[in-house]
Amino acid sequence: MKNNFVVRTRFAPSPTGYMHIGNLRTALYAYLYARANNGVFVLRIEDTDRRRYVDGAVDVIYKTLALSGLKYDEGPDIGGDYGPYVQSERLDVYKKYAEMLVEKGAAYYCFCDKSEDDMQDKENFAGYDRSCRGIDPLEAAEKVRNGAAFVIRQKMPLSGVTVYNDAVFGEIKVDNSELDDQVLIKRDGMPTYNFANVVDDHLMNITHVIRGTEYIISTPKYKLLYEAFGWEVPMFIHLPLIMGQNEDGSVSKLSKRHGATSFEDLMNMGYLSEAIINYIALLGWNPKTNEEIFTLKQLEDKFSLAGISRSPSVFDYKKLDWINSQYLSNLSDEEFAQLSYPYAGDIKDNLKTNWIKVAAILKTRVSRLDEVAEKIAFLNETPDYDIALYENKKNKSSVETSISVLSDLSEILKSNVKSWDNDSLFSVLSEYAKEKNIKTGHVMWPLRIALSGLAVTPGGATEIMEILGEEESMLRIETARKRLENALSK
RNA sequence: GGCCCCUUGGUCAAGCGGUUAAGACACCGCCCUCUCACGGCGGUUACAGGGGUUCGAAUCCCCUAGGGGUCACCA
Repeated sequence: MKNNFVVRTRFAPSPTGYMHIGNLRTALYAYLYARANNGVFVLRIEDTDRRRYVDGAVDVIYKTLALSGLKYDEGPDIGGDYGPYVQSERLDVYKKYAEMLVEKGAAYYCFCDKSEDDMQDKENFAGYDRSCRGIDPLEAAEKVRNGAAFVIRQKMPLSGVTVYNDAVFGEIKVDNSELDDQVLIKRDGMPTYNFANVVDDHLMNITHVIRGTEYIISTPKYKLLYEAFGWEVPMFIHLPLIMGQNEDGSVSKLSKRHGATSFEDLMNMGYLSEAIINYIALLGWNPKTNEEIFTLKQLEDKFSLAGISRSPSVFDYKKLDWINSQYLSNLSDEEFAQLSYPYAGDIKDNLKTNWIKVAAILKTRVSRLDEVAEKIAFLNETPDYDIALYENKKNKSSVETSISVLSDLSEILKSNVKSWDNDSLFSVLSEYAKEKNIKTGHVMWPLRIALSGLAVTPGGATEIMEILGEEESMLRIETARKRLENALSK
């Protein structure tokens, strides 16, 4: 650190009630950039749209950031030197600065009764007609004093070009004639995002503005605002959008129709917050190595602007599944047991007490926790199944051979098993196979079918037996044998 | 429609004038195996198109096409 310059980034969400994954990624990058540069990460709530206010929405923001590990250094709930950090508590600030702009001649009062309804025809709407721009400032001030309803608009230059340098997209140039005299203060006295954002970023000393590309084209307006105030312009860093793939193969901005799009939804599906963070970190940024699994701490060390890509990226649930499964299988059995238990659904007592064993066989076999209930249903209750399942070429298994194996096993399991656990059961059964001079699979196949009624199960026959316990296992084997014999005698 | 941005396999992406054009997910095959999964090995698949510049272009320039974003008293 050569000087006093400190990187300060912020995350400035609107309390909408849920955290879109694109927003979370913006937060992540802002957080990572601050951490990577020993900077400060600020949380600011942008709640200037009264109509959109949702009760409890701010808590969703706190909760999401807490769960995902994005600790902010300053924010509404923890304070800081630049508060308040909620825009609705800063109304007097915006008013003061807007008036300052009017005095400087960079903004003006507008009394037009325009409403957003006039915007119905987007293709032909040329923007506000600037009819109030020419009103004499003294006259306008008089009207305001007399209580006329007004709005404050930014006075855009009518010609020329505004240029700024984006850290990821490079030089962005826009003709000033394209710029609308945007509203700064609304009729209800609230500032617009466009205005509050600039004022707050300056007042809160934000050095790097990180946000989605939807703002890339309006940034010249913000730059003009900074210049009108005579403020230093921060570094702008725009992030490519996260897209979703449509059924016809086209893509569009990630939304509900593509599946779960909020952090909360993803968590409910059984994705780990670490996995979600890991995945979205890689969506639009790459670490320049072939590694893909990173903890938040590792990301903090590795993150740099150079790795941010310019093209939008498609959210791939399959890839998220894979990353999640990596995290899941790296968990200890105990940790996995604890996390997966809430997803088990209604299960019998023996499964509850044996949950750690169930967890052990499940760990490498689920990519999302919400797959758990379905995967273990057979342990709770034997499903209906077709006896054709006993037919298996590779293991030379048929209904006939299955009957004989199962009959033998009933006897052997009763007498030869000292302790009912996977290892003992497996050794007893493989000895039996050896004596009979048959392949292990020839024994295990029908056994597993009898126990589970499924062609595919998590865990092998003996693992299932250990979980089921002796009584239940013997019952299932017996039931299956009888069923096979009945079927054969018909 | 105006303006702005983007374009390497189905997806994420490396590459920044000379490479057999990485790697990952997905998919397929083989191995391992008490079924499946994990793991291991291997395989199919890409520089949007057209012009330049250059000894040489995925890399630089231009055009076309496609995609996306934005044009609010929403953020």
